[in-house]
Amino acid sequence: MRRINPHDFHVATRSTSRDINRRIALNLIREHQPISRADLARRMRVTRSIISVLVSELIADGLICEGATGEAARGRKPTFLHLMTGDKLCVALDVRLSRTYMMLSDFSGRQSSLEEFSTIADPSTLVTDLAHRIRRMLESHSATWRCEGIGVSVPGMVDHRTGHIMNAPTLGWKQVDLGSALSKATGLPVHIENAAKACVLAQMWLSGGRASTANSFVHVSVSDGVGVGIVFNGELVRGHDNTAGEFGHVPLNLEGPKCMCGARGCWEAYVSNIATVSRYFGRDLSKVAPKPMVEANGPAFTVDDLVARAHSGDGKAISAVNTTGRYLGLGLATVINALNPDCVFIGGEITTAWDLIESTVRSSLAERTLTESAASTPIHIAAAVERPRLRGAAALVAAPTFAAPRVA
Amino acid sequence: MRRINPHDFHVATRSTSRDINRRIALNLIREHQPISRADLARRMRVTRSIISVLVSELIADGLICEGATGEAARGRKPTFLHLMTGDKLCVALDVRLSRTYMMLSDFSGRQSSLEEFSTIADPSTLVTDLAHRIRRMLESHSATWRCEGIGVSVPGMVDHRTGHIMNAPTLGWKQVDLGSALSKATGLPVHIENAAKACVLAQMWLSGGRASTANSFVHVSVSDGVGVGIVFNGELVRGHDNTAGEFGHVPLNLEGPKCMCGARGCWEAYVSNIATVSRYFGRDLSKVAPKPMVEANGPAFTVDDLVARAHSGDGKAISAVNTTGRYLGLGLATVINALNPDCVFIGGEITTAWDLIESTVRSSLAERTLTESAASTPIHIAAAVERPRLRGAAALVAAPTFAAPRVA
DNA sequence: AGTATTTTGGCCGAAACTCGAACAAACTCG
DNA sequence: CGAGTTTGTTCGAGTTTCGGCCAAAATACT
Repeated sequence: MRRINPHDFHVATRSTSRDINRRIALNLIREHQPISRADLARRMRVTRSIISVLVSELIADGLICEGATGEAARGRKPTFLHLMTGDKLCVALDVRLSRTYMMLSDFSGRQSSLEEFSTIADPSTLVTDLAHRIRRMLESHSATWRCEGIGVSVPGMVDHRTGHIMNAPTLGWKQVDLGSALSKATGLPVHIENAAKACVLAQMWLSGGRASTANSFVHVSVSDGVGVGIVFNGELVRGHDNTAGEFGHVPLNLEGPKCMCGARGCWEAYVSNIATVSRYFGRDLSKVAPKPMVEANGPAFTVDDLVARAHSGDGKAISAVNTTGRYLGLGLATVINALNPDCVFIGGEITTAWDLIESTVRSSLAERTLTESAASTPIHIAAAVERPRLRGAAALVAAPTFAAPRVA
Repeated sequence: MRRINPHDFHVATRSTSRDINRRIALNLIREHQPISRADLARRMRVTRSIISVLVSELIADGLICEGATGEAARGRKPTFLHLMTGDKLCVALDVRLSRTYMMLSDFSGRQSSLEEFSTIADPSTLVTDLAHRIRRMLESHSATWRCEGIGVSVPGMVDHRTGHIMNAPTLGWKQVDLGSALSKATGLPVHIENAAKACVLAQMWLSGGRASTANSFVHVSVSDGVGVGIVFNGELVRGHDNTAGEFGHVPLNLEGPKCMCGARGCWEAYVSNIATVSRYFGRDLSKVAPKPMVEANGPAFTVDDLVARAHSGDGKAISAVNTTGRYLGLGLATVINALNPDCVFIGGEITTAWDLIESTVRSSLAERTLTESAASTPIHIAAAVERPRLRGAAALVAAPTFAAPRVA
């Protein structure tokens, strides 16, 4: 029951019906491949004759291909259809505080190459460096002419349409026009998105994404900050100024510990990586803003180190991680009460300790949810090894190929 | 960029294009009436020939009608098209704790009759009584054959599809099947929805609704409880179990005052009518759950009484109302950070004191929002005299006539 | 071995829709 | 009164879905 926006609508033309049905067919092939034309016709509840035409168009577009002939108990054997997944490639970038990750991937999210290097803080130098690395990666895989675009995941607020980075506090960037700069340097279309929003796109658009049944769900990214990517009716919620999903600064306690944002008692101030590590070192969170910790003269002590200690039985580490779990659950209750999603994904370093904190998260979640079904909302872990941010960056490029045509 | 749900999609047929365009035309006529066929063709960027067909179909369906001929500087004068608004009627019901409101209205939300009576607590007795009153109202306006359905607004969680009321704590109802009971008793289709969600529908679907430009917005209902109706991309966000928008129990302070829900420090415990009145009488909100107040042996002292005192200069009343305004702004920050809506509507008794609290709300909102544009999100008051809940109930019946066809 | 049955994939005319051009009607201006 | 302009309608052309039909391919049965 959607309202037609009288100031931004999309009239149907003579080709609209076919555009819609071709796109539906493409998505069904992606979901159920290998699949025959006849099966496709049954699933779509249309005649095989239409499917014949749609399929030949999709083959001509290079989006699908015919494969082996399948088995059938009786009658003529079907010829299977497959997605031409390896044909279209993209470069995915995940720019983070210390290091940048770069992946060459096909449109299903399968990685064919991965690089990692330290992030250059100055935007214009970074762009030159990135353009050089991208060109080299494409050439070494002879993929220059198959690359459809570049997707970038950034920890901060991004204007998706212009490729403008409005504010990325962890990188120290404000009003950086990364999109057009990188596009000009590489000659490829560039899509930029906030990290939490990118993660949710990965679940939605890429094979292996576990949101195939869920159509409205969220992805909670717990890292240096806390961000939430929201999907409603299969569509990313970006917000009027691209700042939707900023649950990180929702208060748990108005007189709580100071947060980097200036306010007090933000969710982020309880569950961010820095907060968790600070808690382990016994800093009183209620008085000072948490800061990165350095042990002796060695390298920075990370949440990964903390979780390792917890797993090896360090009581203080277990306690610190569990307290984060408790506040994680309380904040999740806010997200779930607000949106009542089909399911929740959680990503970030703390999820490596999920075996230790799951019961704590669930019980504190139940403390503040209103219904039993809300309290038992399925929670899935997006493991770091799956590289959700990188895959999300790839999804930025791949999504337009599979998205529903804009109509009505 | 919407993902096609491979388990719930809508194939285009040969009539889909026309269904879409006819619905767009209907909405444009509603938005810009009176409007000529030629103007319509220009706005839709299609040829006049199609508009001719679409319009004749809409006239045949009784949805629009031809009116006067307009003026033109040169050339043939246009014949204006109007919505046939008065032809389709509905009965809207707003069931509240003490009193029930019943309105006979057309599909644009224009009321033709209004009744008010005390609510009967027992559901089955209520249904019999309502059916009797509805029949009498329809007969006295000779509207029996023009009534397309009944819309009901209820303070509680509702399963919109089945008409089942899952839980309405203020009414003391649990698992009440009001929908089918009322439908059986009246022979009319019945649509039931939560009050906050209904309010947002009124802004979206009815003339006089001020969300014509906004396509993603929220309506915050502050009354006995606090509920939020969320609209994204012109569509109501109901949630996986119809419990989306339950911001009322988002915490402002985990060690805050007790709330009726059992938890502590819920937003609702700070800004609900009961909390505001309790604050005026000096009850310590941090220790006990607020309860309705009775002055001496007289009738209950309401927020309306409190606001009246504030307006007449009572310092304690002004202070109590302002404190509610402060927490209202802090909670609004959570809503805005979460969803970054185009605009916000606020309804409820406290809005009669908006002149007193607006600056407080805005400054405390700015305390916890992350960007200037978020802090300056437009806030509109949905005055009680507009009866947003009743109009929302009417919108429940009217919406399917104007909604976009489900496609792709 | 030969025939019937079943299933797949494709072809063709009918029905439905948009689109462009052409046209009558209605009105203003000189 | 004729030229020019705008509105609303009509008609043929180009697309698209839909139902019926048919050939191809494979199995089951006699």
